[in-house]
Amino acid sequence: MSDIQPGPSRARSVDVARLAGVSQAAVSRAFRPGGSISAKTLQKVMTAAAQLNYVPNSMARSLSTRQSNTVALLIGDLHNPFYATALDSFSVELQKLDKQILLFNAPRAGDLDGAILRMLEYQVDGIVITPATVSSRMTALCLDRGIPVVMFNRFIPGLSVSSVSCDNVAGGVLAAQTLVRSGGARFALISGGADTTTNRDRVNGFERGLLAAGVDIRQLLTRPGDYTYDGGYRAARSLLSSAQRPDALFCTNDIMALGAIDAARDLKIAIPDDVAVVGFDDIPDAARSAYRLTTLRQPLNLMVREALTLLLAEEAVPTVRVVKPRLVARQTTRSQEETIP
Amino acid sequence: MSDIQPGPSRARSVDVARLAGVSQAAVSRAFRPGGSISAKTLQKVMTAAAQLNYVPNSMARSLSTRQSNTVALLIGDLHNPFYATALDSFSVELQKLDKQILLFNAPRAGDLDGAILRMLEYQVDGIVITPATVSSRMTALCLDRGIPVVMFNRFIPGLSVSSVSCDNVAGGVLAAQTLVRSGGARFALISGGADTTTNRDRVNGFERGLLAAGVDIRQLLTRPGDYTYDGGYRAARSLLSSAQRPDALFCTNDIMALGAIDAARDLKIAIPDDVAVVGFDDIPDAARSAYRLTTLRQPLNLMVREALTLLLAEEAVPTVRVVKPRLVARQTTRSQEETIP
DNA sequence: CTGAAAGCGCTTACAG
DNA sequence: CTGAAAGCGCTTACAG
Repeated sequence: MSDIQPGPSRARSVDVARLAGVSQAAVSRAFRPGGSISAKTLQKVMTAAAQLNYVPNSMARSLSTRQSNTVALLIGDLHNPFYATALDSFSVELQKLDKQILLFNAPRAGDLDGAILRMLEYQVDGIVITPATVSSRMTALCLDRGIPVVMFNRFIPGLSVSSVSCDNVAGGVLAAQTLVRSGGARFALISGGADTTTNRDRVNGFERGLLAAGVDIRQLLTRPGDYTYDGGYRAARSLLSSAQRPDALFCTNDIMALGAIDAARDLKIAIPDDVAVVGFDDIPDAARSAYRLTTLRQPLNLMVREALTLLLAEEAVPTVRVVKPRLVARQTTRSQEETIP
Repeated sequence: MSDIQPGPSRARSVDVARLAGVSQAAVSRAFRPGGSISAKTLQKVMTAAAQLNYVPNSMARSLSTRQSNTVALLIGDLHNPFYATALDSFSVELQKLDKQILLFNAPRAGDLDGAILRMLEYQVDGIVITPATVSSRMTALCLDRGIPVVMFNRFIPGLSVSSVSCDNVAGGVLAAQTLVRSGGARFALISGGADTTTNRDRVNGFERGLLAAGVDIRQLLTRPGDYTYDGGYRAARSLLSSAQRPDALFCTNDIMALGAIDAARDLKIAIPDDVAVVGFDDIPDAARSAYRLTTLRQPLNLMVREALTLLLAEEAVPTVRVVKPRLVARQTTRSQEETIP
């Protein structure tokens, strides 16, 4: 290695010790909160440290303590405001806890296991996985090493990892009830990631809700929307151009619902009069006057806090936490009263 | 430290060496690409490693090599899709380069220096700073240690750090020209972060452009919009409700422009007929049919790649890179032809 | 409270 | 190609 690389003035604790006239251990103690050290020594150390621009090396500390004080965050599609907001919330909360964040972007295709391996190399204290499916081999690896893993907004049946998610079935039922009350007669559905539990549960709930209202769900039109704006737009465009145009549409997340509303806008189809729309998540955009989307709110901040509580709990027993979604009625559905006359 | 903590099976290279019947150094070589090792030994090591679920400890590696292979990302408001998209782009590119990402969220108030200090503790190989102003003392600290810093979408005059930004003055001029051509007569401006160079330059350019078109800029109405949706909404609401309602509005970023458009929508003011709007950034939302915003596109991916090139350049000479914004004309302004008749 | 010393788990000249 | 050994920069019993 070239000697120029590490940079000119990178003082180590020994350098500080020498300058301060104390032992290296004293310097170490000075920088550990609660280290037993006299005020006078502390003073000497701090002066010397300031003079040398000393910053403790946390790699060395981690090696000694076997704790990296780092949490890995595996996030998905940041183009979806739900996850961008979640990331914001996670990073704010973790910073409060003085944890460093190692960020991993779930690759579009495949190799999640590689990311998990790198997390293990970096000796993270915990792992939050947001939108992705992880092999049971990898979670076993983590658990084996005593590294807690929590899935956020996903639940993987049969995997013994903690998870925090919303009662997606209940949300689906609520969506159905809301569209029925809004006066819907011909129902349609735009679905998201086919292999996700969130999507499956929301769809199941929706069908269950329709059934309970006496709707013949064999008539239910379904299009995949890929959990993206463009997917939602295209799916809605197709649905709304068809001969048997639906008048009630459930999108299994908000970003697809925004696409659907814009498709209706482009087709000059009135919302909610010609077609009512319900989404899921309550992302910030849903409230804007361009959309005013009726949706099922996921209590994001609560979910983030729950996730971190599970993650950093002393005894990491895999726990499944489910929170309730809440209906936020806006202008893309008619309220019951409006429907009656 | 309780012995339970570090987790049951966390094998070290010595363990692998013992099982494989080779030296610890051989294990190390097996896991370094290009390590001089025979195929046979490699084979033995890998078998033993797999058996023990061995994962190298990168803390120890970093301590030895004095390289963490980690880049710190200091990001700002993830509620602004511009930064969410930028983060996505950075994380994808850095992952390609096999760099780990240490994520820091710029606190709403103040203490950025603390974040920088923590980055230094973690021995990061480089720092990307997105939306924030950093003290020159801190950048000096970084430079001193030979840690390259690059400012993204910010330029701090007088600070000897690299930066990548858009020609914001030129963008402001273009915004003015576009609004003039669209038939504007009474101009207004919604400004962003008061202490940011991006805002200042865009405003300067805008005024310069108006001046060049013979507009009396003493008449220019200005409102602060804080670079947020809500700020833009409120500012526009105030401007559009006033007696001397402007008919041409420049918002110094897109997210404020979306707020402005929604304010006009709520006030039943037609765009672009009653008021034309130009934004800055070209975030994904700008193209949606709910908005169809005319804006100045920042070439985000190019900027991200430039930033990483500067960051990881062998010899880190502070370099200022400026890219050109490009006008994307959509429906919130009238084209020149439409204006003539 | 303080210092000398062992140890965290790797990498890498050095000698063979 | 391979192993023994020093070293990366801390933390933390241990003894005083």
